[in-house]
Amino acid sequence: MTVCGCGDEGCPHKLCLHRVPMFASLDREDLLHIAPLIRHGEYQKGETLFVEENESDALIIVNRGSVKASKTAPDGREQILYVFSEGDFFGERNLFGRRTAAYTVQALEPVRTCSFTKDDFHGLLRAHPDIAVKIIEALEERMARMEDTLQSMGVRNVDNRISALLLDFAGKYGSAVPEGLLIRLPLSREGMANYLGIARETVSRKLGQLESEGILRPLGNKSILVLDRDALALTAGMSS
Amino acid sequence: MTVCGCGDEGCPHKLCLHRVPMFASLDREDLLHIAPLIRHGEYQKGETLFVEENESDALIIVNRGSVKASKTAPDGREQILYVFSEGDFFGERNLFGRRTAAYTVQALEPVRTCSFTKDDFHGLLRAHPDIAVKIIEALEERMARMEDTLQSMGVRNVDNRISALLLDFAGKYGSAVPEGLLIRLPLSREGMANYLGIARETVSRKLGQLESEGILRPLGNKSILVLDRDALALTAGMSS
DNA sequence: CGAAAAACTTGATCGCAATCACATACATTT
DNA sequence: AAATGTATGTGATTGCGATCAAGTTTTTCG
Repeated sequence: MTVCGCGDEGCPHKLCLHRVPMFASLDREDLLHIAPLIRHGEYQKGETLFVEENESDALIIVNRGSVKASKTAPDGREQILYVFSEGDFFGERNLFGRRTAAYTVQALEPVRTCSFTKDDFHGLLRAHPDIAVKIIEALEERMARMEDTLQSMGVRNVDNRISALLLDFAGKYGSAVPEGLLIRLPLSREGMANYLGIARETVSRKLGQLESEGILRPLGNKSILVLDRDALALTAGMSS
Repeated sequence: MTVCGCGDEGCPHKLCLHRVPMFASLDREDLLHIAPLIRHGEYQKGETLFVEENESDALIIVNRGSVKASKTAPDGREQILYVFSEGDFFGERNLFGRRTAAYTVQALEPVRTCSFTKDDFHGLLRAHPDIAVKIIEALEERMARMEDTLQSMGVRNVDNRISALLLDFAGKYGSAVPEGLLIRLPLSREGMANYLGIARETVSRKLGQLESEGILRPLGNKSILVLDRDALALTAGMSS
């Protein structure tokens, strides 16, 4: 039997504790102690997990599905900061210092979550200081990605950035098929635009361009087949 | 006598341990244990503390002065990611997982640093788990700033971003004078441009524009006098 | 399966900021 | 204080990507 919060055999949440690097240093017995603290959540596509500026005091771990974290400017423009999927966590900021959420989190597809309250999690940290180090490692990883993104936005042109985004998605949401690499896009064209800080129309145009170059082929709006990964990597590089 | 690594009365490094939130939870005795582990560094303006891609295994705390952390693209363009000043630390990523630096760090003025080796710091973490929580708090703070920056680059125009940068500098490097608010700029025009991801000429032009609107007055190249902070905040807002 | 809604594509035009080119001001050194 | 090198300011031009405006496809839902 796998350690899980619900105590149920065949429980859909069984991966919750095992998938997360945060708890990697804990043994089976520790996990059994933690399991009862876990709250479970389930959200439909489009549902909001929490809203920018609102108070929140939960650490949330994505157990299944993916979510986007975004900020909305007064003029209504959305900037997507992160796409979190299985194993990622968020809301941790509200457990350390701040009390209001820095961004809005919405489900991009049906999502299942595990969460801890602030008090429970701080108790956990006291009992298992190693977890803090794991969190630092995860935050450093996330920060390194942010730094890459920031550099992209600062010095690279739009072609570079779209290709880089596709390669990024390829790593997380791609699978090898005979014709090439099939990416199940977590974001719509508009989502990609709001992630890259460019216009929706520009995403369309640039994808069309990559298609006409034979580098990829859109499969409906939710998937893209990459035919020439090397060419894509070249475009993502630093040509311009 | 203040606790310090050099054992010397009137030591210039005396603030090293006291200024840093990371060690805030430690008492005098703990600090006495830590002090001997500290290495001191001193750098002239323009000197490099460490270079992107190079190996490094030191946690470095800025004790005096300020430094910039930047990435350089293959085409030579520089993107400045952070300006660190007194009390800030960096290089921590090399202590957790990664082994190569993610960015180059250079002194913007004469700088004094305190640092720990990887091994010493991990020993410190084991002895004082609270330090890990302080680090998490500092990283979350930094991450929140990064997220704001990313949003700025994504959704705001250049006028917004320059004004926001000046307000940011005002908080860290500004002092009240009779005429208004005097900012000692840590970065040159080119530095500001590379921080905002825009052209050097554009920074000049926009500052000229703000001057002609009576909002600020450049004092040489290293200082700016803000005459109308409210107007500046308005420009930084979300007008366009 | 079919209709409505949502998401996307494509074209035309516009505008902001990049780039190029050069003049000027500043700072550092001796 | 003069001289040299570096940083900054300003004008002219270009071009990329935003915006506006329809049309088209995909998806969703009854």
